[in-house]
Amino acid sequence: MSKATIDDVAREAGVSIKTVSRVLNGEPLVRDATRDRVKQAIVALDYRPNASARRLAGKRTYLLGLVYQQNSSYASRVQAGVLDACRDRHYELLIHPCNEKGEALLGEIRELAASRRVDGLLLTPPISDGAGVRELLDELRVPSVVLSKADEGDAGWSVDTNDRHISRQLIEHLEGLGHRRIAYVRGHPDHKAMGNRYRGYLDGMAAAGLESMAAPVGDNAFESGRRCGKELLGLNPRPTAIVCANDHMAAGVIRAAHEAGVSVPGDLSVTGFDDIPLAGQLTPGLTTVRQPMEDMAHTAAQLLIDRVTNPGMENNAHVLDSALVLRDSTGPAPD
Amino acid sequence: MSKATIDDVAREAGVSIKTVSRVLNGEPLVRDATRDRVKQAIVALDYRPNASARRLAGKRTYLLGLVYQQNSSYASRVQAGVLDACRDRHYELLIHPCNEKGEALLGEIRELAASRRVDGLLLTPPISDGAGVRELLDELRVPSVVLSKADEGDAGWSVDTNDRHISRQLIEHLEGLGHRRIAYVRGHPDHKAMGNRYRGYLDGMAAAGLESMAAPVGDNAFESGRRCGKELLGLNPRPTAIVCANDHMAAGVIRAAHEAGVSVPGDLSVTGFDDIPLAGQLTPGLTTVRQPMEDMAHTAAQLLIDRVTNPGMENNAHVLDSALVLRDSTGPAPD
DNA sequence: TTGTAAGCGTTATCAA
DNA sequence: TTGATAACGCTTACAA
Repeated sequence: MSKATIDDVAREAGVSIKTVSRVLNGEPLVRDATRDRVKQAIVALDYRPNASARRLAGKRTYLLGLVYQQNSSYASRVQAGVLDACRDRHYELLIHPCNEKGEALLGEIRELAASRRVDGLLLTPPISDGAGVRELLDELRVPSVVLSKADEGDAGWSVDTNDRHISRQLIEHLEGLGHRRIAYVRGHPDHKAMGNRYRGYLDGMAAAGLESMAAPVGDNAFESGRRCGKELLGLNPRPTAIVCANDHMAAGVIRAAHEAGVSVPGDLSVTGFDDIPLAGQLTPGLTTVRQPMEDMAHTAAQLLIDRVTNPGMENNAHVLDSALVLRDSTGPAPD
Repeated sequence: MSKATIDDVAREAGVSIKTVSRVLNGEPLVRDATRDRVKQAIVALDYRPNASARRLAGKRTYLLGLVYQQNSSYASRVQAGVLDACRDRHYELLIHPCNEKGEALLGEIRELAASRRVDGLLLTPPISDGAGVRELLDELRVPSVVLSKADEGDAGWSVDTNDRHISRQLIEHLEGLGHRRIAYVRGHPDHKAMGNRYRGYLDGMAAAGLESMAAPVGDNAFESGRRCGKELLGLNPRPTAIVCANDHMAAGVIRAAHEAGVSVPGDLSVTGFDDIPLAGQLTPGLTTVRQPMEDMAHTAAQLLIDRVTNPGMENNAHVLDSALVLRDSTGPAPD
């Protein structure tokens, strides 16, 4: 049982294996009646094509590689989105969490492209922002799609969100709550998304006619948020709101506030970015921005499969919308 | 370039492809000098065996399937551990996050075993605790290893931690801090680990000569922790410590305490279990138990590959030790 | 200790 | 619109 091959199906349907193959791959030149007969045989025998044989014989591997930073808080959402797209198109996914940076990162990608024979590579930030990564992918001639903005002047294959715009909306939200002294905690300068978020802050402050405050730079991790928070809370006059480039740092700022005896959101409003699982479980719940990660990943994987399937395809850059998630870490400005 | 086959290597080394194959697979019957020559040729040509061809020709797929609950907080640690083991043994990993329960879950596993031809399956809790799952794996004859205790009376293939014992240590820690009224928030009754943790609590209370208190049952999620916390804080006399079966629920209890104006750890000590990333970033940092997830997953994958490679192998159940992680959510009992 | 030849289950080529 | 038949790059008998 459960070991039917294409030959069995061909025999059962009374056709050649090539015809079965045509049906399997949705090729057009098959008469409807024949196609039906083959499909029936497939069901009757519970036939499953052997992926290894298909890979060996075909030009493709039906394999996608997903490269992302290990311990990235959105890894599982990205995986879910990609897997969804893969299932629809009969692709499989090889995940490749990665710790390296710089040359070592490039080496890993090179190795990945060489040893595992994937049809295409999907990269997420901050990997996709790494110096030389895009160039390497071109050099290796591996079709790829990145989650993150394409480089300027490069209409590249990418899926992104409107970070800058939504970041500006965050400022408008705070301004509407009466905040005037709104500080910012910047993210790691190598991550492109972080730059966009900061620009959105500046946009929002300018649009509201407010003066932007000190904007210390963190490294995206909790501790750096704590440090920046401490620094900002030492200011005089103190900010009434601190906007952070991601949730981890926002958690750090909340910790710093707690340590300084500053109550959130009574004395201080805090916002994050990403809506990681932590955000809803902090006390107070964190006002943040939710990116449609599954959708982005799904879109990216579809795009990649399209690109692989259809080599002549045009460049394609998608932008999906993020959404504000209002929780309890933001409130009216203290008087 | 980069498309050398076994034939190229054989020619370069002046041997037959069979000899190359022997070297590749570490088979013993090759003279050292020959082996060296082959290895040199492999390096010289940057030869990479074609995994698809190997799968097709061999009896194995060199593929492992990892089935886990989608959005599980330890998914990435498990993946990392498994991938490590896979790399060492030239296996690859197909991940299979899963949302189903009951019959639907069994159907997914059945489908997975049928369609993707994996050599073996790795299951993590709570999937591995699902009713009928172990039986199905036996029926399907898919070699598998579970992360979670083997069933009683079944010396099965599993890797587990000493949850019960470490849970007891948690009680000893609290007792040492002067706590006498220590309540417990139980986890989802279908998850075996949850039962063990609760038993450890009972052990610890008995050993300390304390009377166990109300132990409301949650569903492992934040909200249920909040609900149970609220309930326990309404008790009179109120517990001075609440031990939770996992971190999510502990976060919920902290939220409940905050809402009730009860300070942590001043008025109330709270502990979790799992040391998810959230635990360190809560305010206050959560005292919890860290399981060696990467190690467990690594061990499980090694075990599975051994089992697959060596069908005659004996059952094997491993137990690895968890560790207490003391943070700021526990402190001296209030007087 | 090494080599020869026959698969493994598909897709691709080319003819019918 | 269909079908022989040859790849694809390895492993596995079976010989030598």
